[in-house]
Amino acid sequence: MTGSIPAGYDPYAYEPFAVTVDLAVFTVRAGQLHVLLIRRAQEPHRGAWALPGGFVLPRESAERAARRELAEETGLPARLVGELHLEQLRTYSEPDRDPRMRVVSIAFTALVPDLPEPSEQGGGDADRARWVPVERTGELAFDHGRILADARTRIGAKLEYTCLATAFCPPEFTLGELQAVYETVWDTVLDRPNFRRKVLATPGFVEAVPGAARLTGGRGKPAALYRAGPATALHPPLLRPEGHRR
Amino acid sequence: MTGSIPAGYDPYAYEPFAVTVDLAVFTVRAGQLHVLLIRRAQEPHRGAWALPGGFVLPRESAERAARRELAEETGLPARLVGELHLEQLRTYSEPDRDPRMRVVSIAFTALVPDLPEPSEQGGGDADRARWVPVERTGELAFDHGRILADARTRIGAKLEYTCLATAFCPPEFTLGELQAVYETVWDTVLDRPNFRRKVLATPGFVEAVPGAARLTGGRGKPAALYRAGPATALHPPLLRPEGHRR
DNA sequence: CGCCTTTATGGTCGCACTGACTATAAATGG
DNA sequence: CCATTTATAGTCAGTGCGACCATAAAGGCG
Repeated sequence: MTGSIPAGYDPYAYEPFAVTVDLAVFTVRAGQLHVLLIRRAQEPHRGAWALPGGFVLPRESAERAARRELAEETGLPARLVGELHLEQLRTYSEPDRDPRMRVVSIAFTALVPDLPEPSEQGGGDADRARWVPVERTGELAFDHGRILADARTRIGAKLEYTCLATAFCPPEFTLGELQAVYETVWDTVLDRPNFRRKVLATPGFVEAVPGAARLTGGRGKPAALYRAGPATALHPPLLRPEGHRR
Repeated sequence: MTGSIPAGYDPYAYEPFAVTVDLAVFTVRAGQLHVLLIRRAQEPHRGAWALPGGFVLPRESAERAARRELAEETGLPARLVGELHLEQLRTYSEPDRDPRMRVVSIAFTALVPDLPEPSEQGGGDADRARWVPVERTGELAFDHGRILADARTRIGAKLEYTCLATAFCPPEFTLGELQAVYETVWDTVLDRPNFRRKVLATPGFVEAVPGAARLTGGRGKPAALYRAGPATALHPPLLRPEGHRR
């Protein structure tokens, strides 16, 4: 609530809470879902891989803190960080999730296209951010393994009933690339003609770029290019097939 | 992330954060969606209506705090509070949402059946909790109006693809009562035979109580009784009609 | 140059689900 | 007994989708 204060409540009387943000930033690269990780330079969990994030400052909202930390800790371009669609995942508040003190962490999820210049262009510090295939992140620091698992579940579900898949694609993309996003995140194989029919039948999902086409790595017929449309929701949803995994 | 601590970080050096929980608890009563509110006894917003909630204690998770505050502040039976399905909505962290200090609030949503003895059986304090139709909550304290709006949006969406609607019903209910839940939350009218067909065709959504029936207020054919089944998700979803509102 | 491979794109067919609607059963109140 | 009310059963057409098949347009290679 922010409800009734216990009689005689004094903000400084209790053990203070720290509030942090953690970010699960995904991209699709080479047919695999990757997540942005950093290597911890300090204790605790020094040397372990962790999600980027950090403390919320006294006059900052959680979302502002998330963008600031993302810019500071990773090599992502400032423009991208500023325009990124951040979605709150959930807040992790178990009392002992951080050994130092009571830390409540607000987790966010974001999707970015595969960057032409990877994050290696980085922030300049020795331990810079790395894209890691989600299947090959070993143990992560704190409860970040759980956060990452929750984030994967969430984005898989969101692809079903939103247009977010285009966030994984560059500004102009082919339907084959868009389909690869779905297939990678869901780890399935989709029928190409059916996928095409469904996407084009949803008004505002994608818009054709007139006359544009891109050669598909040299082989095959060039594919038409599309841009993300104004729609955000998918009606009816694009349901993930249940049976056959890739 | 719970990431790298700024050099020389001292938990007590910053203005401390307080962490609270707020609860949007809904029920369906007399064909209207109601939310559980309390009247604030202290400043700020003294006398204003607010969502129940309160401070998270130093060794408590947010969910435990939510259950404790709900039991303390409202007249809900202890058993119900203990078994309630609490879902995290999102966390509100704007710096000035509470005039006293920096308060970050984790909001939860819960659904309960219409209680035979309303909340008036209450906690014993003068200002006890009240069920208020969601259309008639005026201005609420803090940013609770926004939280309530977000919670309504969420439960409307969740009815589409989960079996949560049964949480609004008593242990045994008729399909007419279940349909009324959907119609109330969505503010629509549904076709009864079609609703029935859809619900019964979803395995594990509801289970018939053998031989049981309830007279429907005297008039009409008695309706068969059902219990909530083991399923939690709805495949395929029960989509809300777009056009005709009630 | 002709043929094969590869990828994009266009179309068909049948099934399952849904919305709109009609019909019957079982209770109550006059 | 009949009208009314509510639950339950069934029908029928349209639609979306999965599983296919067919054609178009590029490059590689003999």
